[in-house]
Amino acid sequence: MEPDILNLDSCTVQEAVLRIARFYEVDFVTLHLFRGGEDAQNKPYVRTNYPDAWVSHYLLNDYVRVDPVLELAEQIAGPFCWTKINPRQEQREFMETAIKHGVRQTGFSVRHVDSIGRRSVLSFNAQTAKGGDTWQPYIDTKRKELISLAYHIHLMALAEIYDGNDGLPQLSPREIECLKWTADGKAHTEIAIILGLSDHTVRGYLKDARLKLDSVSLAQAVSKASSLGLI
Amino acid sequence: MEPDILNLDSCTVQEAVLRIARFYEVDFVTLHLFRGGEDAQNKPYVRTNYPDAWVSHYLLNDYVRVDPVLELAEQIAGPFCWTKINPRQEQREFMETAIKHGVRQTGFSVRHVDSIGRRSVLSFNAQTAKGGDTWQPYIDTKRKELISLAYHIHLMALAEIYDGNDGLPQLSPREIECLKWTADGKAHTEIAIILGLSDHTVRGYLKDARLKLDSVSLAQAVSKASSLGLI
DNA sequence: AAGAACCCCCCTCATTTGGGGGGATTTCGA
DNA sequence: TCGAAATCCCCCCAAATGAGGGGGGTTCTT
Repeated sequence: MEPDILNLDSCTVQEAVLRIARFYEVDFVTLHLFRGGEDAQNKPYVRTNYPDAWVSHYLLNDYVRVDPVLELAEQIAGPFCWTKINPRQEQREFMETAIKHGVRQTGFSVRHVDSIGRRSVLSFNAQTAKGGDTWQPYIDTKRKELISLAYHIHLMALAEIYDGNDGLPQLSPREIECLKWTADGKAHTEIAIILGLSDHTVRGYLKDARLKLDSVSLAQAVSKASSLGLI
Repeated sequence: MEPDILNLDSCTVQEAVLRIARFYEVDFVTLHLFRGGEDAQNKPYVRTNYPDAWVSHYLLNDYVRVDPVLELAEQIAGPFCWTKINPRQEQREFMETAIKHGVRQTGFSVRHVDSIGRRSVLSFNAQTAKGGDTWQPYIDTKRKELISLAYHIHLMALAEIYDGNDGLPQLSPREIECLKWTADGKAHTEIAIILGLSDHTVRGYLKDARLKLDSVSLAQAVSKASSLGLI
């Protein structure tokens, strides 16, 4: 679905950002990726071609907490034009500062949320909107393409962060099977009968699953696995 | 948010359906509520003022699996006009049959999904669209009202189904607290320290929570509670 | 041909949990 | 003011679990 011409495979996310900016003929493209956990809002993974001065100013001032684009992205499903932003005072100041640092007047963003709640916001920024006064007509026609693009760059960023895999513990099929039955209230002896294994084997699988999930109890392992969508 | 004039409190869902139809000046109003679990698609809770013949025909032929309105409602967030339907052959036949049974030409629906995935679809059906060729302009102006209405009737239907409460096991605050810590890998002795209770007490709470959740193990209880959104 | 990643089985031991009781007090709505 | 529900506490015992070990085997990739 995404433009193959971009050939995003086998390149870094930073490189992808540059190619996307060139392909869509905008000045700046930015990816924010918020991983789950306590640092969800604190330390997003960011790739952008904004001027260095703006990037460092943004990071040093913890603007990720202020940025109205990111705030709005939490509320809107699908691509949206920045004209939809209704800034508070604090955010108005942020936007003025941004302009001073070379950020352009118009933009749009598209958000992607994966199955375990990790969020990407891919933002496009340019001097003038392609599509009239706002980007809306433009992004309406490109809607599916943009959604697909956001999805792909999300996966690319995850692969980069987690060194090729998706950052989830790699449970073996048997481990998953045993965990599912455990979540269903079955004891290892029952699971052994269900799966036709020795109960020692089942306990072994559950132990390995527990260790992979960095858990001290089956209850915690089940909780983690289900919140990670593994079972 | 919803029109207070409807005074939907303290009336049955069936009565609410009639009042809604009168208030919005449409011929027919239908509520489909899909509860979770294995019978999610099989046996929805339905309240409608469609003619009896159509209702029985619909139910007997298991049309809930065919109905293009319900299918589309899975894909669209917010109210949508039935003109957005792009029927397959099977669905075209369904729609012809519907018309023969007195179903009108135009309509719109709004879906609500609650925190544990139970879905309501509230559908409006009339001879002609209020708002021009389609309902779209009309439902755009009524958007928030319709979303709120869908939410309220969803709760009403749940209350009717589950006899006043929302169908979720009623865990006490302490039970929830203990379950959360358990999901976090804490043993009852640790939880007792954290909460400043006797470990006997904590075990008592966890036992009660387990029983309320109809579970045989803490792992199962945690799994259920988290899938029900209770922790 | 070696290593990795599964898959399968076995053992012991201390601790935790499930399942069953029993209470006491407070709070809150009917 | 009665009862129900929540909160807190205690007991026992059998079974399950966690935490450590120890073996094998296949299959696939490198």
